[in-house]
Order: sequence, then structure tokens, then C-alpha cells
Amino acid sequence: MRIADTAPLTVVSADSRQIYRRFDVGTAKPPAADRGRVPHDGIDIVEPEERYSAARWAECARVWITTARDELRTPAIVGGTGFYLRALTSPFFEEPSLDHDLRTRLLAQLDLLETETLRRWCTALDPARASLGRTQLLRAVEIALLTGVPISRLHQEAARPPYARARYLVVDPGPGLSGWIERRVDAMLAGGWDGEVETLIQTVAPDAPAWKATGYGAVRDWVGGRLTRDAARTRVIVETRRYAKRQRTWFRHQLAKEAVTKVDPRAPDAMDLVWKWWNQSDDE
RNA sequence: GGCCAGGUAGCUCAGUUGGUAGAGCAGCGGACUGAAAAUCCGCGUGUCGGCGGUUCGAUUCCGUCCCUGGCCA
Repeated sequence: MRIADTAPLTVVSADSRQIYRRFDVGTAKPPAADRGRVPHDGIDIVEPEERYSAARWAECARVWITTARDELRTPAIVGGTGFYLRALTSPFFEEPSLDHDLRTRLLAQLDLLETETLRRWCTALDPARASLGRTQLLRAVEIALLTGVPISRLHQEAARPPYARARYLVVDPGPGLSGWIERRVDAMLAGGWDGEVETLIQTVAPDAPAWKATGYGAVRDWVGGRLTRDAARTRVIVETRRYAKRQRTWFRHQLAKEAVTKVDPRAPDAMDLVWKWWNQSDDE
């Protein structure tokens, strides 16, 4: 926001939960005041029941970015979904066209299988992917069955050129992270999270993807009387800590080291660092 | 003060017919090219409450002390 005071900016949110409408408090969407002052893209773009994807987001993001540039604004991509950032900077492989109905029917069938069964199938169809998680196994088996080609081969053969070289600013309070998270969760709890969830329970299907946002399950249990407020609070804190840990692992290993600048937001010179980073010629 | 039940990993607990112990959760590390705030994988030495005794050997049996909870005074 302070950068936006000195130069025209468009914020592009790279956040797989802020895309959902009406899930506001627990996803820590930027306050209305900020959104009124600076254009924000990538927030409130789909209904909570909708299944989105990193590739879809990346396509949209490319449009947002060119639009911003046409308006002589600098696009600043902000957010913690590393997978989305990757989909933007190095686009996924070119997916062969697939029969939509066949695909949904197949997925429904595959989803019935136990994870270990899926793993065995994947070992046969595409061994390179067999050690990954259920989501990845489903995708690998689906593509192998539908196209006859293992997805790991498509990754190589149907690869697309990189979209852009990016510089990253990773904001991490280091050992202070735990306290940081606690304060953030308490602020959300004080900010009407329970009221929001109460309304969402009435209006959003219980299995909607948006519910998978960290903490919403626990708050839902609290609102539904299955958990005390305090137990819910602890669970949200733990879940958030675990999520932050996965983010750290991702950023540590999946981003090109030379492109990363780390800042501790608590450091007295944090803002200086941010300025320095920002002014290094913008090719993001 | 008396009786009973406990005191084992950061937490909740299991176990050892005496040969120094193991789960879940937490924590830590890792993977992840169209669900990613998702989905998965790996990592367990801790005076087994303290001190004495019995024993080749005690976390395990005995004594005693301390602590916690319950009941009775």
C-alpha cells in the first residue's frame, strides 16, 4: 500500500482462497479501504461451490497483467499460493482436448477407490508420479487412461515456454511466525468470523471447495456446537501453522534461489529492504 | 490426617509375567505441472516422579518421601 502511494499499481492476488466470494474474514481479504484505493484482481471471482484451478487462474492473471500495463499501472502479484505463481511464470503443459462428460464420469469412478489402490494403478500407468498424494494420483491416472500417455511424459513433450522471469519477495517473520499466526487468528475471531460462517452454513453446500480454506472447518464445528470456542481457536492456530510450514517448504525449494529476497516484517529496516527490492527494475 | 487412583516423549495415554519402552497428536524435514489454505511421504533417548532396598540386572517388585485427582474425616 505504501508503494501504491508513490506509483500507480494493480494488485493481483495469487491466493487460492481469496478467489471465493463471501469467504472474507478467514481468508484475510484486503480491507475494503485498500481495495477502493488500489485496483485488486483475483479476489471474489468465483462462487464457493466452484472448483477452480491454478491453470485457470494463470490465464486470468495474464489478462489482468496486460490490462494493468495498458493502463500504465505496475502489476504487483501478491499471495501465498505458490502453485498459482508457478502456473503463471512457467505455464503447465498443453493438455490434449478431453471429452468433458467422459472425464467427469471417470473421475467420479476413480474417486471411489482407496488411495492405496490408486497408488497401485499409478505405479502401473505412470510410476514417476506414484509416490505423490491422492490429488496427484487421481490426475495422473485420469490423464493416462484418457490419453494413453503418462502425464509425466506430457510434462516433457507438451511443455510450454516460460511466461516471465519473476523476482520474489518472501515475507517471513522467522521464529516469530508462531506468535504472528496467533495474533492473526485472534483478530479474525474478533472480526466476526463466526457470524460469517453462520451465514455461509445456511447458503453454501457443505462440500463446497471453499470450505477447505484453513480454519473454516474448525469454526464451523464451533458454530455448530461440536467444539468450544477455545478448542476451535487452538485448532485454527495449529492448522495455520502447518499450512505456513508447507508454504515455507514450497518457497524454499520451488523458487529459483537467486530470484528470492527474504524480509522479516518485524525487522526495523524491513521497509527499506522492500523499497530496494521494488526499485530493482521491474520485470515481474 | 486416613483410604483409593494416578505420576512414562511437548500433550493424551499404552506397555514391560524384572533384561532400560511405543502409539496418536504436536513439532521437524520432504514431495507436489490443471483440487494446492489441497493431497501425500519420512523422522521417536525419554533421569519411565525423587531417594533407598531386594536382585547379576529395577521403569517394572518392596519401603519411603514428594506431587496431582477423587472419596472419607
